[in-house]
Amino acid sequence: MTEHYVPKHFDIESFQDALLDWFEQNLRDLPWRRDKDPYKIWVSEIMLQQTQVDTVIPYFEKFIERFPTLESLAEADEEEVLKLWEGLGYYSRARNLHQAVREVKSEYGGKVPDTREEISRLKGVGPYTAGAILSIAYNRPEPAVDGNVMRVLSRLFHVRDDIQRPATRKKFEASIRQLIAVHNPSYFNQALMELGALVCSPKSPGCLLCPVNAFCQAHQDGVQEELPVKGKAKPPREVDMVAGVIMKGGQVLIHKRPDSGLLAGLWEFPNTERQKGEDWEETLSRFLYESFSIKAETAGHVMDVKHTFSHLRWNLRVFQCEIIEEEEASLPPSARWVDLSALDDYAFPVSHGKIVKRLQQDGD
DNA sequence: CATGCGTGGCT
DNA sequence: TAGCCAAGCAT
Repeated sequence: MTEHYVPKHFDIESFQDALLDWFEQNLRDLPWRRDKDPYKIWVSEIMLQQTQVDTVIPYFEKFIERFPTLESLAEADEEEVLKLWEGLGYYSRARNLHQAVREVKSEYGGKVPDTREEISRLKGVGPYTAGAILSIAYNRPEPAVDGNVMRVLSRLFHVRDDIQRPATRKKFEASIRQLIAVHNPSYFNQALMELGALVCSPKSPGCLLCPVNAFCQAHQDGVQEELPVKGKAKPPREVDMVAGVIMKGGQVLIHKRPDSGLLAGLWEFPNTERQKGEDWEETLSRFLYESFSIKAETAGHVMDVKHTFSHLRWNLRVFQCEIIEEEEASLPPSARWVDLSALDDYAFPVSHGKIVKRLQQDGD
């Protein structure tokens, strides 16, 4: 067995009992807890990656209403899947889920695999999600170590290893294999996460209300506020962007982003990065000609959009553009003229969604 | 192992 | 305001 953090004489059974008793009294009524359909558990776990419960709930409801079964999602167009994911972020999650669901339908007869080996081969299913599905949907004694669990265990065992390091996560997984209640792995894993979300919170943890405070080394040492240890993220890089709103006969030009990288597969208004010292409007005009074969000049400022990603900070300056001349035949296949009323059919990232809203307001 | 990948809420 | 945080994964 790999190295773990569980002390020699830790009373595992008493800990399990205290944790499970608390969970059964305090578990939240969440939409994905209404049944144990592995498909729905899967969808919820993908949506919950790096995303808070309150944010996920309405997305999950709409998604399952439209795609109630694995088969219905498998048969859907990717565009519609992305549209339902619009605003949720980390969009490759949606595309990976869609691809993986299609694979389960074709390779596993529509049944979500129930072994770590098989389920981990699916796109978008990493160590955490594999463990979550296996334990919650199939009641298998597999660890599901997320940020909550690492925070709880860091405090429970007074661990000062950096939780950002993959090696640390593996030691936590080994710890869970020691701790997990084999008679109810589903509740055990959910209880640890629920405890992290409701009691053992990042700031001001509620130790006085905690059902396992008697087991907690950090509480005993009075250092719970210092844990877990986590390396600091570097600040986002600043990028200036220029975008053009180009109208022709009541239609506007939009562009589909490539299927990899930032905001993959989403739609946007034609835009490019402004190089240092370059003129905004000059940059836009040259870009529109080189990428869309459209000779245009700017005809007014529409709006500025400031948008911060995890690793980027966009300062997006949007201009109205007037076409002087265009070569229709050489418009790239990723670009499309659409009616303003049809913009709602396309999935935009939040930054460009703000432009959509502005255009629809102005139309009123 | 480090980095890229979204967004909204909270302090 | 600026920074931190949230049921991570792919490369």
